[in-house]
Formats: sequence, C-alpha cells, structure tokens
Amino acid sequence: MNVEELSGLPPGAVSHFREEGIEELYPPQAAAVDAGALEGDNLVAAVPTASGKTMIAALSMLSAVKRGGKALYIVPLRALASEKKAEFEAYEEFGVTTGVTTGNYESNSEWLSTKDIVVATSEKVDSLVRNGADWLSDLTCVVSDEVHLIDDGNRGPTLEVTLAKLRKLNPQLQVVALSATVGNAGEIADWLDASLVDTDWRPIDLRMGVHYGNALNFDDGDTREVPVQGSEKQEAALVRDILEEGGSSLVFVNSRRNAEAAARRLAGVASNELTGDERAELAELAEEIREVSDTETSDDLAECVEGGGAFHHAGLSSEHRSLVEDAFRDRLLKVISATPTLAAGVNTPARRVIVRDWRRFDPSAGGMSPLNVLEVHQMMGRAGRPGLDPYGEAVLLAKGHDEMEELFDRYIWAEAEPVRSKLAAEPALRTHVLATIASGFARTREGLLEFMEETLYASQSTEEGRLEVVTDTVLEYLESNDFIERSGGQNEESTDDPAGAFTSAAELAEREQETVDLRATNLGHTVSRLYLDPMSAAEIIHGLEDADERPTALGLYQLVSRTPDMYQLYLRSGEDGTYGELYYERERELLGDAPSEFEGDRFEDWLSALKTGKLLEDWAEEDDEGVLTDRYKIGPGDLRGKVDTAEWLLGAAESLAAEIDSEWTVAVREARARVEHGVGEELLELVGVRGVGRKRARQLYSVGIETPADLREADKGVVLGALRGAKTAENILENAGREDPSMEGVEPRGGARGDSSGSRSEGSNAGDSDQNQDQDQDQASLGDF
DNA sequence: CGCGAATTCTTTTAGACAGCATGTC
DNA sequence: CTAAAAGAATTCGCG
Repeated sequence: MNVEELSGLPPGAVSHFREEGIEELYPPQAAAVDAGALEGDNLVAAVPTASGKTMIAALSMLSAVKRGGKALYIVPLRALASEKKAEFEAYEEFGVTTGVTTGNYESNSEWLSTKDIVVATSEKVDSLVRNGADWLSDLTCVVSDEVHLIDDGNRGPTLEVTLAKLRKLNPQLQVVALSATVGNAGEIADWLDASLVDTDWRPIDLRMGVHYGNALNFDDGDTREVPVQGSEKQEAALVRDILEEGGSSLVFVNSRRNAEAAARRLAGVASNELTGDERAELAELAEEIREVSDTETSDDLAECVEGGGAFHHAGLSSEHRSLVEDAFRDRLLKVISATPTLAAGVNTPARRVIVRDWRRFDPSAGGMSPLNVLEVHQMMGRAGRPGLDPYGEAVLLAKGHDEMEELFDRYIWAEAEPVRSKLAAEPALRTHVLATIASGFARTREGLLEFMEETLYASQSTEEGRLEVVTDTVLEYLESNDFIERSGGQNEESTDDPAGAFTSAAELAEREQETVDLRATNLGHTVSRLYLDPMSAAEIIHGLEDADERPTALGLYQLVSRTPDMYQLYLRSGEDGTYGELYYERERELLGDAPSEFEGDRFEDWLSALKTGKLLEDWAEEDDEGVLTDRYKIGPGDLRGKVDTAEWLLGAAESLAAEIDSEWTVAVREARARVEHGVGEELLELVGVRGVGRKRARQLYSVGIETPADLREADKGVVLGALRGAKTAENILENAGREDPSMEGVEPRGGARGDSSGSRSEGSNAGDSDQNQDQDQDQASLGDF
C-alpha cells in the first residue's frame, strides 16, 4: 500500500511522509489501515520494535485530528515522551500541534487543551483523570505504547486502570494499543474490543544466534567463525568482529558494575579502530561528560568514551544518558554495554546486539533467575539500524554445548510470555480503589466491582472472587485510615443484629457492604489528587501527628524515605551497625513509632530509610555531589532521583500537613525547599534568586551577602569577588532586582576563591575578609566528613 | 622473619512514575 | 534450586 492511497489524513500529511522518504507502507502498517485504524476503529498492534509502530499510531492520531478530534499518546517513560514529542512536532508543518505533559515537564491544562496531540506518561494520564482535566472528554483517539507493560507488577495496573477509565469516560474513544510481540496479543485485543495485527515482520532481517567456542551459530543454520583470541572475552571477540565491518554493537549485562567493567574492556577493543577525527570528537564528548557532574562515575564514563565505548545504566544522570545515546546513534560511539535500561528506553539500534548475561540476581528466587523471553526479545530487537545495516544480529553467549542448546530453546525458538494483569495485588488496588472512588467512577462497592470488570484482570481472572476479597481488604484499610467513608445501611444492621457474633464475620460484612455508599473524605481526595500511595500518606500523617516538637529535617527525610513511594537505599553489610549507631544518636528526631530492634526486617527497613534520610540531610547540608556519590556508593543519577522523589513527597507532605491542620507545615516546607536546592536553612532566601544555586549562594553568603536585599545593596566588587564572571554577576544582580546591575569597570574584591582561573588580586582590605576564611574552613571540613 | 604472590573468602547485584510552580554552575 | 566478578583477607612460598 502506497502512502498516496491513504485517505482521511490532514492535507499536507501525505506529502510530509513522502518528504521523510516514506512511500510504501510496511505490511503491518497496511494491515492496520485495513483494520480500520484510519476510521477510528480499535486496534491492537503486536509487532516487533522498530517495525513502524509509531507510524501506525501517527496515522490513527492524524486521521482522528482530521475528523476534528484530539489524540493522546501514552508512553511508559519520560524520556520516550520527549522522543515522541520531537517526532510529532514535525506535524506542525501542516498545522497539527503537539504538547507533552509529564511530572517534570510543563503542564498547564488549558495549554494542553489547545493541542491536537498530547504525549504523556501513564501516571500523568492517571493523574489527569483523577483531577478531572476537562479536555480528556474531547479525546477521540488514545494510543498506548508498550502496552505489554501491563504485565509489570509495579506500574502495570496504572496503565490498565487508566485505559479502562478513559474508555468509560468516552465510550466512542478509539483505542490503539501498541505492543511487543507477546504470547496473548489476542486476549488484549478482546479486552479492548479491538482487531488484532500480530506479526513478526521486520523491515530489516534479524538474525539470531548463539556464540560458543569460536563460532557464531545462527538460527538459520549458518555459522560464522568468530575466534576468541588469547584471554579476551567472548563479547570482546564479537564486538571486534563486527567493528571490522564497520558495525556498532550493544552488549547487555546484568549489573551496573559489569556494565562498567565491560565498557572499559570494550573501549579498549574499539579504540584500535578509531580514526583521528573520531578521536578528537570523542575527546570533546568526554569533556562534555565530565562537565555534567564531578563524580567518579562521570570520570569513568568519560574515560571509556575516549576509547569509543560507553556504559549505560540508571546510575547515570539523564544528561549522561542522552549524550551517550546520541553519540551512539551518530555512530561516534562504537559500543555500549548496558543494563536493561537501554532495552526499554529510547531508540538506540546497533548492528549487533550481544545479550551477554541471560540470568539476573533475583532475591525473591533466592539466586539467579533467567530473564523473561520478552525481555531478551526486546534487547535483541535493538539489532539492525534501518537504512544503515543490511541486517541486524542478535547474539547470546554460551560457555558450553548444552548451554547453547538451552539458549536456542529458551529464547530463540521461544514465544514471549503472555501478558498477565497484576491488578489484584494489594498495593496496586490501594491506590486505584481510592482514586476510583475519589474521582467518582464508583460510589458503591458494587459500582467499584463493576468498574473492575472492565479491566484486563477481570477478563483473565481464573480465581473467582479473588479481586473481590482483596478489594474488601483494601476498602477496610482505606476506611480505617479515614480516606473513605461508608454510609447508609450500616447503622440499622449493626444495631438490630446483636447476634452478629454467631453469624460469620465475612457474611455480616458482605451484607453490610451491599447497601453501603462509598465516599472519599477530604483527606482521601487530597491523597488521590497528590498521587500518593495511601499507605505513604498514612505514614506521613501518622509521623506528623506524632511529633510534639518541631520536626528536624532529618526526621522528615527519614519519614518520607520509609514510605512505599520512596525507593530506599540498600543497606550494605556492616552498615546496619553504622546506622544503628546513628539511630541511637538521633532517635529523638525520628517521627512515629520505631520498630523494635528485634523485629529483623522491619528494623532493617527503618535503618535503610534512615540511611536514605541521612543522604538527603547531607545533600541539604551542602555536601558535594562527588562526595555523596562516593560515600553512599551511588551514581549521580541515583542521587538526583532520590532528591527528586523527596522533593515530591515533601511537597505532598506539606499539603497533607495543611489538610490535617498540623502545626508543622512550615517545617515541612522548609525541609522541602532545602532538598530542592540542596542548601542549609540560611541560604534559602538567596537561592530563590534566579541564577543562584547551592554553590553560588554559599559563596555569596560567605562574603556577607545573606539575602536578595543584600544583593541589591552590596558592594559590586564584593559580589564580583564571590562569583566567577562579570556576566554571571550582572545577571544575578538583575534577577535580584538591582537597578544598576552593570559590572563594567568593577574590580573583584575580597573572597576571591582559589577556584580555577579566578584567583585574582586577593581583595586588599575588604572588611569581611577574615570572616570569609573561617567560612571557607568550615566548608572544607564539612565536605570531608 | 619479612615481603610479595597466590589463594580463599566475602560481598554485591536492574529499573524510575507522580504535585506544584518555575529555572543550576 | 541456580552466578560471577571484584575486593578484602588470609595463607603461602621464598629468600
């Protein structure tokens, strides 16, 4: 099918596609069109990565817009949201507008309502539904990307419930679900009343194989000599082999440490094949990477990059990640070794994908457990760059003949697992039951269960009544924590049934609930709106109520850290002692009831929350990023993640404090502002000035400038002495509202730090210079703690 | 007895969404 | 029920 044959698209769309070099539709795309994707029909497309799924989505959305509608594109990751936005923004050429909204991206409901296409993460969409964004009812088309993630126990239920709610909100809604090839695409299609396009077709051939000994054995029976030389590893031989043909490779491993170690070795392999130009460009990139953050991870990465390789995992900051991804796409980097982050993230195809580790540590399995077929297929699907490679190769590594056979059976000939709803798990239901009640989707227990019938879970459930049982447990939990109220029927029954003790409690409860109305309390509404796990909210409320003195920052940081919404730091061996001590030292600051030392696991959780809280406190006491990543053995990405989450949770805690009339609202606000900016209490005012962050604020403060007002009146020489450049100083003064910010002809005085370039004339006799030196020393000792 | 080498024991282990209101060095 | 690599601790071997 040729693009010219498509009808029902906005004028200009077809010529746009042609300019992009798209003439003929891929077979899955043509099948989607035949299935009615352009006429508003529901569709599930289960096709491999990189076989034109986005085009299917685009065609559906554009035709919906042409009919005067509005489309929503749901993605699982923020990084994917930006990627899709960039893609769809090209449609502005013919008048179709795109907006993005994620947790940290701009989000103004009014602004979004003017866009034809909105890209959002599933949680953000859920949040919009909860908060009743009115433009949602204008939607005529929803695309759900990577819909197989419904299988994820953590975040899957959100996507599942959100899709059900959107459909309920607007029964006319066209749903287009894009999935990897999974075992039960048909079941998903049935659930969504959609037709199904299910195919393995790829635009570029994918050859799969296993490397064992000195040979690479392909699924089609072909073999290729890939000798392992000397002491080199299998993956090194494979990388070298394809590099000699000018192909890049992607190596998947099972831990961050392995990713870094492999990257070091593979960069050594790659650096033999680099041209002079490439070396220069790579050196530049390495410099950029070092500038992102002053940490060991950053240095290690830069070192690898100089050799044409890189590692990629969640400990990297997002800047690191995109630098690496972009350079790999531009073929500057020859090899990346990565943890599974990369398989699920933005598009980074390679000629050869090597799945080195097919087992991963899994504490719940008590050791190493094999990866899912789906996961391995997702990794292998990264092989083959359209237009650049004749074909893609995906290789597994075996150390013995038996293992080779096993890998063929387990992954190459195998079909991916079916997608199973995880909705009936308590943590998931806690959140979604409350949200469903709070946003008025259900007002009774029956209504609630009826709504649940619309989910994939219900359509898959074999265990009759399980959902009902868990729902009741959850309702009870929500009621006892004052998030919901049940009314009607209850009173009469409980008064005229004194013999209740003789009937089964379950029976009685059931009779009660039949007639009960469900209503969210104000508190419940707040919790749902804040997007908190109700259990987090309960913990925070309990902690705040328990405090009879003004809570300290550490107390609040530990409190939010022990909430299920915070992913805690891992307690290393021996650290239970260290943090046990810290606990006894600062026990009085912690909020709520500590578990007893003899409650093994619970006490450990408490201590790892303390560790996480301590990290946040250190950050808010202005310890350097490099010091913290080293002290806590984490990457810069982890640090920012923790800070980010804490910021969010403390913001929510502030709202909760207000809701329950806690007297500690201000303390919470201050603690939040301190993590947000990573500064001590005394710098909060300064840091409010645009252009002033934690470091500049400290420098200004040490020179006697303590508030924005001081900034407006201070001696310019002193300001310039504290900051680095005249341009920065001018900007900051202007942002502080100074009338004459110009720094022309001003000489820096006092406090000039021994930083890089700027240890210029030490201010001769600035009145506060001795005070500076004290501050300097304080800071130095603080940092080395 | 002292030092470096070899060996054994111990430790560690993937990922990342959300409120609200605006901007780091 | 399952692994593997790096780092730390301990033992070994030699002069």
